[in-house]
Amino acid sequence: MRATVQQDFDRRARILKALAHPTRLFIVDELSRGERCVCELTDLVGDDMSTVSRHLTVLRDAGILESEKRGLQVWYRLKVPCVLNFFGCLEAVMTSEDSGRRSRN
Amino acid sequence: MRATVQQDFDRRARILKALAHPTRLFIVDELSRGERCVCELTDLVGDDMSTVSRHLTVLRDAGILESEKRGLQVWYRLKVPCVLNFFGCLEAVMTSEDSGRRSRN
DNA sequence: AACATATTTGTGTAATTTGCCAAACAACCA
DNA sequence: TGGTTGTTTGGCAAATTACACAAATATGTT
Repeated sequence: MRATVQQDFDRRARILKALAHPTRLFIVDELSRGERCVCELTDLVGDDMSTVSRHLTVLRDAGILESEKRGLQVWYRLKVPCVLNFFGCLEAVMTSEDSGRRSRN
Repeated sequence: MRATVQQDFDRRARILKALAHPTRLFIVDELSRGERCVCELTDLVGDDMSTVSRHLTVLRDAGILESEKRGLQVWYRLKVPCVLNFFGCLEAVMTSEDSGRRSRN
């Protein structure tokens, strides 16, 4: 793994890691239907607001979301909607289930 | 987040987490060009073979790879190639760079 | 059987992530 | 100004993950 190539994989991994949490996937899914403020997402998720805020920060830092403050509230939205395309493939992985573990021979 | 829905997001997150590591992304990329045995991947990655083997186990347990033992070697291959489609979107996230951090107002 | 090669597994340590509470901030209202 | 609401941040304990080394396993060779 050459140095420059390594960096590429590092950056890609960082983005995937941001997505790789159930609550954050839920948030992304929810935002696919439009902007939401932190308080709305907090209600839907059911965790402490500070926790939800941190999840949102992770997603925004990864470049997946963007935010805008309007009055008291901060509104989050999807910045790169193509991440929604991942869901179909995740479904496929889950469906293809079992097997895979050292077959044949 | 209702219980059944939670489980869905848990499973999806588990798959993404398996991908969310630079070495494992490298492995997936390498396998996109065909089957490889652990020893080949170990050479390419440059980590201890035990480490590479563990990465492969993570990917296989997630349902992304499958393996087959032939003689002394174990060969791994992509089981669900659609994960390769993720790369394009990851590129898009990286390109759309900066901004996103609390704009306007 | 003894030995070599390829892979996996046990185990310990270090590093990272998660999630809560409390405290700090920011914007609005009275 | 002081109070209220919405959000972020500091700090900490628990849980998880990463990785190296050594030991165990499996297969093939002599």
